[in-house]
Amino acid sequence: MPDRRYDPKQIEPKWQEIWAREHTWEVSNEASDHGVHHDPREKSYVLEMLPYPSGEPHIGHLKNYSLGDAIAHFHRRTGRRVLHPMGYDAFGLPAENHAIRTGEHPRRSTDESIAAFQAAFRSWGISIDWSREIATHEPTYYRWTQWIFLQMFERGLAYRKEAAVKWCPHDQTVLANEQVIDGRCERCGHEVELRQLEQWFFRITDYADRLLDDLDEIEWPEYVKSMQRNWIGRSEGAEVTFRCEALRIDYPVFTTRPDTLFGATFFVMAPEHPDVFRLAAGTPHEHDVHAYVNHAMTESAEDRGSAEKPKTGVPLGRTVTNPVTGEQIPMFVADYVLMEYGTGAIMAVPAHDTRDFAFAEAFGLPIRRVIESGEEPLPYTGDGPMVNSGEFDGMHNRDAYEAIVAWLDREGRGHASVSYRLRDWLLSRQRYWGCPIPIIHCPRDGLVPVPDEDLPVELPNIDDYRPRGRSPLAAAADWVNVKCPRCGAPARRETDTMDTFVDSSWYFLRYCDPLNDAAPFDSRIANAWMEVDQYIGGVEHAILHLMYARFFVKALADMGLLDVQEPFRRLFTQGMILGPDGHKMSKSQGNVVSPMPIVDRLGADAARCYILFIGPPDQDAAWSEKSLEGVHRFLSRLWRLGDELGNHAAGVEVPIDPAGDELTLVRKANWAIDKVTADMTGRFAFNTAIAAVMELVNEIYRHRDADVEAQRFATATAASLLFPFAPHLGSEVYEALTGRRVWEEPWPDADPAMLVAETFELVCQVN
RNA sequence: GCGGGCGUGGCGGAAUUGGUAGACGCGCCGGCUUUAGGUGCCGGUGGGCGAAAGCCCGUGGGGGUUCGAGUCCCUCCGCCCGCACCA
Repeated sequence: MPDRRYDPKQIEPKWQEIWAREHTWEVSNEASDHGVHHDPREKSYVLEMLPYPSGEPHIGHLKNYSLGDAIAHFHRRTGRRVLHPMGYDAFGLPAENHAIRTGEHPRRSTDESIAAFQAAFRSWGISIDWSREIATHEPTYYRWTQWIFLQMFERGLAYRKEAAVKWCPHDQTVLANEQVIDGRCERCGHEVELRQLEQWFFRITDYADRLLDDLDEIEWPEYVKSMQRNWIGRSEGAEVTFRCEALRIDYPVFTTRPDTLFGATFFVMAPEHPDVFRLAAGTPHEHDVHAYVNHAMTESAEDRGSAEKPKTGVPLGRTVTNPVTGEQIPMFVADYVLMEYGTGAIMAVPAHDTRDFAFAEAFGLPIRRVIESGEEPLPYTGDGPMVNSGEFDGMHNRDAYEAIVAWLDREGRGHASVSYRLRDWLLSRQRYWGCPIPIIHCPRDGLVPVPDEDLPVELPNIDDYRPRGRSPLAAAADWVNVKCPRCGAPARRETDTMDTFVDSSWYFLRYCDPLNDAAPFDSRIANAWMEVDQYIGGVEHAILHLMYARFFVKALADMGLLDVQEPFRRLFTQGMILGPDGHKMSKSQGNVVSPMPIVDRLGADAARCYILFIGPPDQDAAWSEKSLEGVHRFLSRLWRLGDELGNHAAGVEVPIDPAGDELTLVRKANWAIDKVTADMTGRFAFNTAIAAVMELVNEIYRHRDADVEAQRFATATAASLLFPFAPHLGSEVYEALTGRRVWEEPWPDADPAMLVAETFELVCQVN
């Protein structure tokens, strides 16, 4: 007997060709043209985070796009017009480092990798609208990245300043605060250094409150929101001015506890504070201060950063005046005070702050209680009645808080204030493979934007990609030297490039209108598609990308280019696929599972179904070859049913008045419809949805004696329900049974009468 | 320390959100196809006693609410993730 068996190698290319030939997954912008909606269907924008094209796609990509594709298909089948595009985050360090090693132009290796991704997506059968494909390294794309940058520049949202910045000595470039993890470069793991450099920033801090408040409006996992809240780090308090009479300088400090002001018995500055040397000059402590500060500067962030570390510091030999008590209190420099938060100086209240308490103990400084705490020992950080606080004695400290701020305000010694942990986004990089910053430095006119008609500023070709502490672009003399667009005098181009997170902060808008050559996007079109209804990606972007994209959308909305305030309505964070040993896949561990051989051996449908079946998609899961084979076995069984039942008639109907085995099958099909639909709606319990289809298929096998029509109905239902997870096989089996294309069919509806009967029976059994 | 989450068979995990715990898959056991070994098919499989029907015990430990608790409340234990000298 000839081998009639499930052969994905034959089925999958067949359907992929049909989808490519017929442009099945393309969707037009018709609905938004002229503001007239021709298409009555609700829109849905389903988006997975765009891949960074480096080498070949890995198993995480397969998971990401299998998830997104299932959602996209489900939305289409339930009557929505779905935008499901694809692009590539093509600039970045790995391609450049590869170029340094091999001399191969990063464009070449990037394009090769993009080709590998395209081939993979096609062989996986992902339903992408290829007419909207973009890559951030194409001049047609980055022209508009530059344009948006200039809009930001004009509004003061992009600016240049000298600041102490994080420098990665290995990658030879500055890093954004968000890219420094535990004092190390997020990319290469090297310890970062501080450098005083002039750099480009985005004024994301202007949006701190909106970025914080609007988190309440979006449907994101709570822990991602909490990470963003943490990162923004808003705290309310007061700014209080302490005056150093000797130098006649006012030092403002930020405190969240103005109520404890009477207990401020000393004053501490961060080692990086610009005034420490000036203050210490001429005092007996001058030498000690120099030694201490120099040591603190060379210490790594890790060594400095622990709360358990004993407190160190040295006196500055000066005093400041406590504004409420009039006392002279001593000044210190100590590394437990951070320059990057508040004003880089603090009032120390040892009785009511654990850190100040530890410092006071170590240095024998006075500790004055200003809040009564009964039995509680010092330091006491809770609430209670005020003591030792002059006119505020006896008040509850919460009331004293308000009263003292009001008093400071009246006396001009302070005011209510809000402080953030969030810093402005450092966007310039001293590297080659990125979007050029479209600015010209003119000796006379200063920073001059490149005129719109000269955009894009194209990345020139160079021979030597090696970083030397400045951008490799600086060596391209004929590119760098230009005439000032304003005065015509000799001037120089900006040679830094943009952080690649700039490129990916607006790509989801470009998909809406990817061919536009007059604007980054038509606002009407973008407004019609935005927000992204469902965004899917890894947790590793919880802060960086997801915060930056939110900032961009708000800034573009303020420019009048967008009506929405948030890019991503709903966010789904997928878990990682771990190696078969349960550990994170890594080349050094030798536990990497590549998707290509699996697709080659068992087919894309089996790989996709397995990866969704393995467990809840937001959790990590270990790869299991055996489990994968179980899924393949299930697909084979479904295929066989289609093959055996297929060559009958064209229509698949619910048998009229089923009884016995037929009734069981029809009920099971209804049950599966209900179950899968529920699992697909909101919960994304794809694992249980697929399990329900498996159960239906098992049921059909248990009732092979049943009426053929009932079997065909149940099998067609299984194929239809499985389609979002295994699109090729779903199409194949459905066509075999009905002669129709499953994606053109509506999502099956459960027969309510059947479900009621089912429930009734259940209730009878229980009682 | 603060914030978020979790604890169910040998394993991954289900449980219609307070209603037959363990769906589905893996593994394991038995059988079938003349099957010479891993991309086949059927059945069994939480634990204990029993030939069987059946009975008892079972969702980290303890207590509670309820006709009914894996699910809700209290408490203890254990694990994971994020942030961490942020004034």
